[in-house]
Amino acid sequence: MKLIDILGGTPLPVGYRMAFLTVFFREPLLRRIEREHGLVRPEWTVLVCLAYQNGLNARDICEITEQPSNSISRGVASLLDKGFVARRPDPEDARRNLLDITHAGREVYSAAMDLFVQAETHMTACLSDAERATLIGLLDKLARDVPRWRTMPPYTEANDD
Amino acid sequence: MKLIDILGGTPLPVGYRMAFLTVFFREPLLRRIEREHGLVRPEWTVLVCLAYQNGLNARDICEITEQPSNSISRGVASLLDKGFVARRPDPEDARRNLLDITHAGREVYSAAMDLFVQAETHMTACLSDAERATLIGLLDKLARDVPRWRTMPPYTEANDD
DNA sequence: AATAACTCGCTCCATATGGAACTATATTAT
DNA sequence: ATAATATAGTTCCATATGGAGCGAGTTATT
Repeated sequence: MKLIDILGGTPLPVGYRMAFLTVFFREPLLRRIEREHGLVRPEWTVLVCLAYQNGLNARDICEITEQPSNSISRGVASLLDKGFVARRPDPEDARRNLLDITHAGREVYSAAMDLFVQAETHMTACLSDAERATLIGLLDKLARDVPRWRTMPPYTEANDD
Repeated sequence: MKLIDILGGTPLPVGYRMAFLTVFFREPLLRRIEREHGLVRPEWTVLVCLAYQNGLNARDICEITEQPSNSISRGVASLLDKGFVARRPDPEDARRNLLDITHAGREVYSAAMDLFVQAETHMTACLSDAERATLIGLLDKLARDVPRWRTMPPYTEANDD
């Protein structure tokens, strides 16, 4: 028996399928990126943020990714070592450092992201263009609604233990 | 800026949204289940499998969940301690032990699973019944196709590093 | 301007995780 | 039958992770 055999019987038809797909989609590629490019998870997290927008500071990246500050701190430190990001003081606040992805950093980011893009192409190859568009629309609707339900029960709760 | 603001710009319209949703759906509840019921992740993994089918052995659970055997071993050991599963030797093979969820185990499983069910209800509340059915159909199609693409590039690759 | 309160980002520490090796049992080959 | 090989499940160890707290710098209060 495999995980996939339980799909039909789960009381979480959406959540279970999404979690199942996410695990098989992401985890092997994160491992491969670590193996081939030497980027561990917190480094990848930082790099994705800076590839999207340069000049963020560590705190920004914490808030964007909802990661603890020590993980981001470690990610930034090792990316600095490797020359994939550069750090400069924020002229407006000496506590902060502004971070930029370097050319080398963008190269490795692109190579790694390309793996994900290939994977997405394969993953959605079983859908027609119309189905893919429908799926993206529905997922988008769900994703944009996250801020509503993430602060409701069972995510926040009057403690009853 | 938040993660959600990047949704529109990602080159992974499906994978990114699913990963985003999965993180917000699962992680807070796994933490809550740990806090309120004392079940850590490997324990939850084992309990889910046994709630679905009793009489599995540890190796079965490893294969179902694709988890390393030491994690499952730890999960089983602590569930035995807590009286949430019972272990009996497999009469056909003295190396194996058959595992069963206990009554207490099923109680805690049900209480915890109920949180996920509530969460799924809230998460999909922004969809019509028809949209929800469409989404489940599309996710099911993707999920059942995982065995095809998980053994293709970029998941398996001629090494080029 | 002095103090309190806050924020940034780092280090310390306790726990979680996965790979590898190990023990015991089972299977296969000669 | 005996030896080689394979499997179930555990322990050991190195690394990954997150919470808490710290020091430097900033903002708010008086």
